[in-house]
Amino acid sequence: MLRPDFIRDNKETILEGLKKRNINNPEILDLVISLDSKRKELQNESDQAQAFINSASKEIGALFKQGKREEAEGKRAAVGEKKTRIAELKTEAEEVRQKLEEALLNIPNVPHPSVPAGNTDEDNEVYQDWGKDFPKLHDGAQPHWELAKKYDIIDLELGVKLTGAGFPVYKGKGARLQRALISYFLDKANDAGYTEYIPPHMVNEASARGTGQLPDKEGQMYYVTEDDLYLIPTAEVPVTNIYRDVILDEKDFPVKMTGYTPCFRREAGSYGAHVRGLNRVHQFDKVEIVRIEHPEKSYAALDDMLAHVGGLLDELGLPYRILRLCGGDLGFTSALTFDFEVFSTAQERWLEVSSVSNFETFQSNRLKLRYRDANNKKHLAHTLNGSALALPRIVASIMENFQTPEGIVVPEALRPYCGFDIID
RNA sequence: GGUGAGGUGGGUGAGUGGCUGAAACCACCGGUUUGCUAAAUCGGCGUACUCUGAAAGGGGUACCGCGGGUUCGAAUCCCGCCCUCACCGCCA
Repeated sequence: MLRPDFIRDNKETILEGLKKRNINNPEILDLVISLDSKRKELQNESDQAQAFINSASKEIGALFKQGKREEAEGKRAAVGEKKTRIAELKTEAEEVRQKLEEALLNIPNVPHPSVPAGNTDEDNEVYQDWGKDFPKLHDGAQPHWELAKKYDIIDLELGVKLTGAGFPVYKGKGARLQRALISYFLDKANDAGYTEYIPPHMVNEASARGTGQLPDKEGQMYYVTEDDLYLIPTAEVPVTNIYRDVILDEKDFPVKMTGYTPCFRREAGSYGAHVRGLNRVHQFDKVEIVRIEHPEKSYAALDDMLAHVGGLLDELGLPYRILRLCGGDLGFTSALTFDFEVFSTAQERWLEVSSVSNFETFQSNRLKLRYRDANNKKHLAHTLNGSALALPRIVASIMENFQTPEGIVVPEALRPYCGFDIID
């Protein structure tokens, strides 16, 4: 969420930025500015009326003690009038506040200058290409959902029996590979200086609002009505909210956190060939990295995160490319996002395995996550996060790219974690 | 699930209608003093919104779990909700 003051001071820049997202309704910015002015006006009048009541009340107390009843009664009447007026102002202010909130919720983050204009994923910029040959597969190579059956390591039908579509069951070496990847990713994050957390897998409404899942995206999350809790769609939600309502010192930067959690997504309305097998599921495992940074350092941090994620894929030996998302494809809350896609040779398509973003102050404004500078002034911090990495598509591409007639060869880096080097 | 106790500033904890944005202590920051450290001593030390000012700063309002009510006036009285802790029951 952008701040009204920021909108007031940077209207033209914001409009330019929003054009890249194909949003061209300048009137919403003016609406915010005028509602915010109205809000201030109402608050001023209300505060002044309250100030009158406060001082009058003290006088009334004194007058009663002195036995000046009549004078006191007169003041009491005056206080009564002000109270009526305050009630009116409060009602009006609440209406204005709601309208303002609604308008602000409809304004996405301002894209970073480097974000290319564009409408769809077709317009994303290839930031770093694979540039080498893709693996050559043997005759009879299969997509991962076939391999899953062949080697009996992932059972999608069993998931349907237990829960429903999109809840895979990992079995035997499939389960062990899953566990190995989680440990491997966490170890790498720890080595890179990220503090590991195991957060709750459900969050309350305040947390869901803090990172921007609510309002608006409630359809994406599983909701436990009985207890008013949401199953997390990503570790980003609980981990970032650790710093909700926190004021940091400059010396606390950088804050680097990592966490593994299962992620739950309803993915309502997405079915079809592209979501086969592990390509899109309702529950999956992911290791997330989250950073809280000084505004001047956040883009260097983003680069560092790209290098970290790229390093994981290099070590696994998976062919990948990095995309800089265009304005139309950029998430609502993000200023700049890079997607990592791994090439799945048997499917002959790129699969998104990581999304690394700088939210600048868009989340921290919601979270009330600030820091104090050397002059003791408070400013919003920058938040960033990235998948490092999301498992299912990594598993799919390992299966597909490293299949041989003898079995699926486990990448070198994972072998110490798996305890086996081939799935056959 | 049952019963009981309680939610006050970074922490402990006073405070039962006006003099309390809130004592005291601890922690923290700054000064003084002291071979160093420690101690002592003095001062400072919340957040949000807002007005004013070039700035430093100054003014107003709100906030003692959350929401509502009573009252000229509420941390203090009333109602609802949430949460925490303890014990019992159940249980990984």
